[in-house]
Amino acid sequence: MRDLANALGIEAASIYSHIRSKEEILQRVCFRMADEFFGAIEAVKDNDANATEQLKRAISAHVQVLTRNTEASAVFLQEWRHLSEPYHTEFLALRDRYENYFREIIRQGIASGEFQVPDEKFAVLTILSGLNWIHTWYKPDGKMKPAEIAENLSAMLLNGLKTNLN
Amino acid sequence: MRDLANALGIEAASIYSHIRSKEEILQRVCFRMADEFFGAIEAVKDNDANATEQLKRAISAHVQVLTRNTEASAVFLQEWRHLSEPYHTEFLALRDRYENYFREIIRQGIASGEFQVPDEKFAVLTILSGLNWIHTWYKPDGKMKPAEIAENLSAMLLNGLKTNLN
DNA sequence: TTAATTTGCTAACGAACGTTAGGTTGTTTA
DNA sequence: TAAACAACCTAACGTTCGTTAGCAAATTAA
Repeated sequence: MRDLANALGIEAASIYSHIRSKEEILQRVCFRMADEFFGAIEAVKDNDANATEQLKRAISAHVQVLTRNTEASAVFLQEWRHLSEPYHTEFLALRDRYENYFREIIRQGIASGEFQVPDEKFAVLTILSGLNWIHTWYKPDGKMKPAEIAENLSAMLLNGLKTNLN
Repeated sequence: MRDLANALGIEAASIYSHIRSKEEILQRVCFRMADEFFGAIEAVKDNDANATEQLKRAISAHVQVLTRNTEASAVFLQEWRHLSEPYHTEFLALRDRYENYFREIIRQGIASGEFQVPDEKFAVLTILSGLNWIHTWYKPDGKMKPAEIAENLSAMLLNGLKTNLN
């Protein structure tokens, strides 16, 4: 709280005019970021598109949220485990729901023959790992723009590293 | 320190017969895990193998270390940023060195025509994201064994999700 | 213009934290 | 068998932490 107050240019005690507790800050960051992610992925949801296109859109939506909110993303991804109950359990439920968006896309891809994955849950976790690792290295003034990141990640996850001989 | 002491069944003050400081525990975990990773990847290094085979081996080696040391891995991956100087800088240098192993494999794959990636650094970061996310969900008594995890991750990263029409 | 509200201040506070010091007990070594 | 050493204990300690209380100043609303 003293570090935060220093960054804000006020005293730590003054922060309590605006919030109830330190825990409330964490709750707000985590649940607001969750809302951002859900909002973004709902916005690109198109059941008429094929699974490949849907995955690309979902990846792009996720990348946009991460790269628009780099600091909140870091807090969201690294500090959620410090949430106290019942928020901790609520948060995990939201995470499961969000993972299900991706899971459903994978299922559709398998059903339509577009995708071939040995384990769909594993595939989702790996997709999300690639997405949620971005915050560890992404810099707004870095070489790669968010759209390029989404494109590269989609290409890598869909096509793999191996040169396609077609 | 009190939580750790509780888990050990001794008093917190007693821990100081065995270590110098809390920071030393973090240093030991981080640098020993780094040694484990380096040792494992050196052991599978085979410059005569093609890039695909080398990547598979590197992935497998990494997964073995992670899954053999689930708690230390969690500390290593989540708490290294709390290292104080000069250990923090040392640690980043080790991380860079480790990433270079993978980067070299990717370069070889591009040079030999086996791989087609738009950005090699991005490719390495994505590979490592898939690897280092494992600790968030892996359970020793879980459905998927370490060898299967390595296999699935290799397949997914090399071949991608898309069904190969060959 | 005055009252109400908001925002920030100082000065704590109780709790938690990492760690030290001195002593006791148990183990090992000579 | 006694001395040396290791490991653990209790009892702190100074520091850091999140937060409260009371007050002043600034801002907003009536």
